[in-house]
Amino acid sequence: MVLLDIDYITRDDKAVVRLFGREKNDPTGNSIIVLDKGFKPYIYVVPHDLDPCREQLEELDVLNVEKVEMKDLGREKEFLKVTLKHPQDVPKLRDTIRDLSQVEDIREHDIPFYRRYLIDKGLFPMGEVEVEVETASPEMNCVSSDKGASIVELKGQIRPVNSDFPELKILSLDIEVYNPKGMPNAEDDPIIMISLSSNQGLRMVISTAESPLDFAETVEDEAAMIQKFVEIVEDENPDILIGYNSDNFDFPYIKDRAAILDIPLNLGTDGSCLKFMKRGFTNAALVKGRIHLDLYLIMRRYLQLDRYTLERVYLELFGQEKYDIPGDEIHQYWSDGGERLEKLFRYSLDDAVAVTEIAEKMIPLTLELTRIVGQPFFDVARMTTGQQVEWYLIRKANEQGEVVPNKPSASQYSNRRGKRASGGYVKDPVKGLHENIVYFDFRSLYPSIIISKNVSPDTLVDECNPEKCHISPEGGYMFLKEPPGFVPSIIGNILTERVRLKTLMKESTDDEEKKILNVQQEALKRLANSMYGVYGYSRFRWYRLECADAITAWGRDYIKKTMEKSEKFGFKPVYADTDGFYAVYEGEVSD
DNA sequence: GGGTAGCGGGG
DNA sequence: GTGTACGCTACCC
Repeated sequence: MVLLDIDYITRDDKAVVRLFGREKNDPTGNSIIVLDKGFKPYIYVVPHDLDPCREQLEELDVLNVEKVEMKDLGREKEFLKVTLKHPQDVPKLRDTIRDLSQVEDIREHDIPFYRRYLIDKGLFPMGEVEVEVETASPEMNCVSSDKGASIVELKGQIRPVNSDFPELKILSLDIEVYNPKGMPNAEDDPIIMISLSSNQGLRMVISTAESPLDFAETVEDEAAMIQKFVEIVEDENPDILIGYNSDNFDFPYIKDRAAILDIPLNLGTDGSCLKFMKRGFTNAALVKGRIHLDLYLIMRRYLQLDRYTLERVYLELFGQEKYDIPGDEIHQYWSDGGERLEKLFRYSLDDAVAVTEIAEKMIPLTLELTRIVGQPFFDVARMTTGQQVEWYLIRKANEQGEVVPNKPSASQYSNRRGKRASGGYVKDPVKGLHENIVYFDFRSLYPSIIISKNVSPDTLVDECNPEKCHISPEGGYMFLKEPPGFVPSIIGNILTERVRLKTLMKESTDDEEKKILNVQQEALKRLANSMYGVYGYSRFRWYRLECADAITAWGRDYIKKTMEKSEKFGFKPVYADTDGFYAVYEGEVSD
């Protein structure tokens, strides 16, 4: 099956992992939920003295304490792996454990249970998994509707299978709200239209208003509108539900109105209701078994624009103006009826269709990142690139037997926040209109420096024989030449894989295959380029200002030396920034 | 200059 | 849920 999402529930005080999937490569395939009772939460403990520490830990209410050999920034160390009864025991017990006299530190105590599962089992969301299962016992079946997923229990192996991109069924939605007083308020202002658009041809506007338009679906009242919406989601059974700013507008609004009208919103494949997760100060709307994607977040990440309205984004991607009704006029179009109402119907559907079109263009990259980072699509779509890098590194660390560094404490974080790595070299532009301009740039300057100078927290040393070290031109930071550091070796693998994909892309004669390979190599490039950031951003586990500083120091050195060299060949640099410079050719100059 | 409050998208 | 955004600008003192 295709693994769409994952979470866990508690049954008999025990955690049961739920894998949400769909029958492989068949968008009309059935939804499946696989239950796995066999996975236990654990953390690592750094002991002062192994045996006394073990004794202290065994007195606690835990399942098991076991000695393990793991690496900590490249150095072999002995840890105690403490297995707990329930994921929620981790936050409950971790302070107690950390405060034990024989405990030096605790590690990997903040890795969500389902993420730990994916990493340990080597599973990749949106990839295919093979499972040995049997029909689940009835008490595990929490589906309220006969349209929901079939539920099975894992009885044996679960393993990843290499496969192509899954074919996904997507359904976009957009609501219109009656809003005579400006921004609508869910307590007073009803939903007047719910528009839906799928990548399989569905186009529909559910409304209480009558309309001769063929995509209009007229219902009795607002309650029926929401009910019809739930029915269509069940019938269409999409893998991905998409909206624009739907985390913070459409879904919260639908939820509030459904609560007022007393309509159950069981949109999940397990029959569960729409839920919200607090993520900082904003929400993420969650539909179990489907992936809710808020395109607004994606567009902010991938486009560099002054504004991110749906209209602006559509124009940027497709070069076409979208017909727009200003928000504060919607209630008038609604009340006017006739031609104006028809325009509102068209506008509403247009928005949903635009969301589908944008999604089809934007989903491949996020899909690819999901399959590299190895965390749920829902999560990856809401992560910053820095977080994507971090979870990728956490998975890699695990593969290499490395214990992951802790997140910074509040005080470490505020300490780091004031500091900043020095930047790239910038030469102010020479004023004027320049002709015969040439541009020089370094391909992937920072990733190249990380690899060639082996810049990594585990290779950074205080003192070292200069022959065995790379020493940065400013700051004099020293990095061992051998062995390859954790981050450099990973970037190395990424770049090697990228070269392989680019070669395949050039050799390929199939346009569709070329496109997919291109998305894949772009995703790897993004990841490699953002890897430098982990060293300089205060919240990161592999934060090391010395590394960030050393990288930019080498960067400035390379670009300045290249500019000097270019002058010997008759070029006059007029502007430079970080990894490239512009120069005017002024003819042969001898030195 | 240093520090903080407020904002984005959505109707 | 093994959780609490983010990066920028406007404006204040």
